[in-house]
Amino acid sequence: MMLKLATNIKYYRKQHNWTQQQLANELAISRSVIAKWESGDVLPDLMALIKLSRLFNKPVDHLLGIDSENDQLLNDFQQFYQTNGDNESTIDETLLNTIDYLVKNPLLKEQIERLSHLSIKQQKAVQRILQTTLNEAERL
Amino acid sequence: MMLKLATNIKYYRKQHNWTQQQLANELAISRSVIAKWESGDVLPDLMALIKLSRLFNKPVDHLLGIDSENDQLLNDFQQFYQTNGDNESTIDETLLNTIDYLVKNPLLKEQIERLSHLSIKQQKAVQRILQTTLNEAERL
DNA sequence: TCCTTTAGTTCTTAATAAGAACATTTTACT
DNA sequence: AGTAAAATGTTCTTATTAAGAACTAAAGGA
Repeated sequence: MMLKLATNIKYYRKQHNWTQQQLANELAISRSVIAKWESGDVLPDLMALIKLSRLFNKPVDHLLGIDSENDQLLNDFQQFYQTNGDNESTIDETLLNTIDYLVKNPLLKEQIERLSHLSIKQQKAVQRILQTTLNEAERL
Repeated sequence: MMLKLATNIKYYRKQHNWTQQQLANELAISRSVIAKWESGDVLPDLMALIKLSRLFNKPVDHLLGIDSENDQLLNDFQQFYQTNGDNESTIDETLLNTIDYLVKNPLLKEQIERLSHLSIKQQKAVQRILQTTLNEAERL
């Protein structure tokens, strides 16, 4: 199961312009715990999660990334790109997830931005590297 | 923090006409764990909670009882009883919680039903007993 | 570049949930 | 009502996993 919790905690913490320490203070726990939540090493317990939900004013389901708030957005996208649910479409849930991922990983977003400005040849070269790197990583 | 999780798990399990064993099978865990969740002794871990959410088709927030789905209902109630949010009103969140509690505790609901059919004197007697019993219990 | 702040990691300890076995209660049937 | 079977509740032990402290690494600013 792919949880977005770690990313989300970090994302919303930053939205509030809080350091890990500040968030830790809000929750009355130690800072290193926050770090581990955000790294995905450790899952917060239920009570902590509920506190986060209140602090960030987001439903627990949303923090976990298991809500279907996306559905409306997905429709809009399909409207916009006029790919009305036919099989050829690349506008699917996967895209939404990817977008979400980018939104919450500004560095990567910036990298792709830069990538898009390279020459086609350069883009392909980068993509080849990425490909082999990913293959490698996934074998572990 | 008052969690309704225990009650909710039991409630929705019964709605599905499942025994603890059946639910345990669905989740691939041991039955005694379910019993402890429902007794409120133990909180399920996050992953189990998410599975429950999917199994029952209820948002996690709802299982936890921290959602504000009540708000609409509360409005309707106030309309119905024409107590438009003024301070005198007894139609408040507390009532909704109580109703919810009754809905999920059929035995108690039935008891109150029966109580309401007693004579006024008898009702008062029962309430006195309840009162002292509660006082006693709360002192522990 | 150096210093300060912030974030990540490791190791140990403490908390807590899971499971098995046993006890109690409820249900169904006669 | 009486009994057997099923369902649920409880206790105790074991295993899991998160919390915290201390240390390390990285980032940001003068």
